[in-house]
Amino acid sequence: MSRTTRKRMSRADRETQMLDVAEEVFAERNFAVATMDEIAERCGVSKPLLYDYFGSKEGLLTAAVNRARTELYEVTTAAMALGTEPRDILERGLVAYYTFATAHSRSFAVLIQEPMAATFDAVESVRRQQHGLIAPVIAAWAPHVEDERITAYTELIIGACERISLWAMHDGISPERAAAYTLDFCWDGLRVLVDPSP
Amino acid sequence: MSRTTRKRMSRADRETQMLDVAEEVFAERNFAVATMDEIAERCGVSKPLLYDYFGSKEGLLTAAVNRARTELYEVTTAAMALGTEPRDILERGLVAYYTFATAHSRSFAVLIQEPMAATFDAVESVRRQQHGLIAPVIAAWAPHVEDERITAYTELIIGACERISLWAMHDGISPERAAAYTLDFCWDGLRVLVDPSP
DNA sequence: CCCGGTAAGTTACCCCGAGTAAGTTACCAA
DNA sequence: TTGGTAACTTACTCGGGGTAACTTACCGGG
Repeated sequence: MSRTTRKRMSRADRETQMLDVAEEVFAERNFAVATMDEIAERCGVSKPLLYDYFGSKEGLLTAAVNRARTELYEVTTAAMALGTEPRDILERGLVAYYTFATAHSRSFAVLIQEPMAATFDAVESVRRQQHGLIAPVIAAWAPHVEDERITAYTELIIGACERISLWAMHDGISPERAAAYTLDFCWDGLRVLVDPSP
Repeated sequence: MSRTTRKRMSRADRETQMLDVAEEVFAERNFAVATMDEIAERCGVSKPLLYDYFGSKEGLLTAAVNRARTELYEVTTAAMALGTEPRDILERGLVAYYTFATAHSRSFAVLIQEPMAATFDAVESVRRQQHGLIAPVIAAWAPHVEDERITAYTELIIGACERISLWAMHDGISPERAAAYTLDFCWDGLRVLVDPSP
């Protein structure tokens, strides 16, 4: 309780702590409603210190988004690296993605649910990263296909994943199930459901 | 210039004018940065009148989103009603959707780019509407498939469409092209690109 | 024709939360 | 032990969302 026990922290530690708290607060309230005063208070710190570290409220959000983005990217990259053939690579990526989404729902909410202009650049760069991850896989295995189609398909997959992850989290669908549906859809499409002919 | 020429307006006319202006302002700035004072000024009206009509800034956004949602829904429903078999119905829906997106980019931006908690309910209800539009089509043509899979596929398509529409608008892809890519992907999936076997 | 009721609109204000200027305290190195 | 600096606080300003209380145009009935 005593203020005397609160030790000063190194810049790096303080930053991590602040990002943790910010992630939490932005996820449970939302960006517009969250206040810097509350975040500061939960850190046990005064508001100007937040500004010293992140410059602005937007800056703080952006930093939080960027951190979450990096984690997500590393996790999916690592998972995909273990795969060998395209369907398998895709599946591993999807499972990793949805697993991250359910496990780190706070960070993920910050990533997906706040595409307001504030974070828009950061969120778009998440997508560019994902694009850079998916497009080469498709391109490598389908060399005769034009770039624009590859881009379109990649964007489709990204949008689909974002949407499914929200659905899965909301309805309590497991990452594996979500990944299975996504994979089936992306691989075979609707025809196999609707049209039994070859 | 003279204030004397400015006539009073009927409630309904004022409301449409305000929604038009709001849509414009929210699209060109973004929700967080847009001010009620500016919207009021552009309407040639004082701020409290806005509050009389919409209650709050969020209320105004929500009203704008709801109006845009209704338009989008009507346009896609009408288009799909003209189709006969599933692939055709899907295609008509997609073309209508992307056409609306490019033609009414302002309204559409309000619909898609502002999924902050403020509008979250409104945006989710757009999706529920779309869900109610797509799921039955799939279900009708694939009666043996379980509900959960239908739901998953529907959500996938919704997410994919949102993403592709942003890409198409950004890169100047025509609605028809965007629809064609989406349709190909949703219908046949990736296998046909990657795996030439039956 | 004018008058009273109400729909349409305004002025002048409050208050909260983002952002800041200037100062203070703990810690370490010489 | 002291000087330098990194970590931190107090005490503000200011803009924009929101509101209370008031004013003005318009219209239907006596």
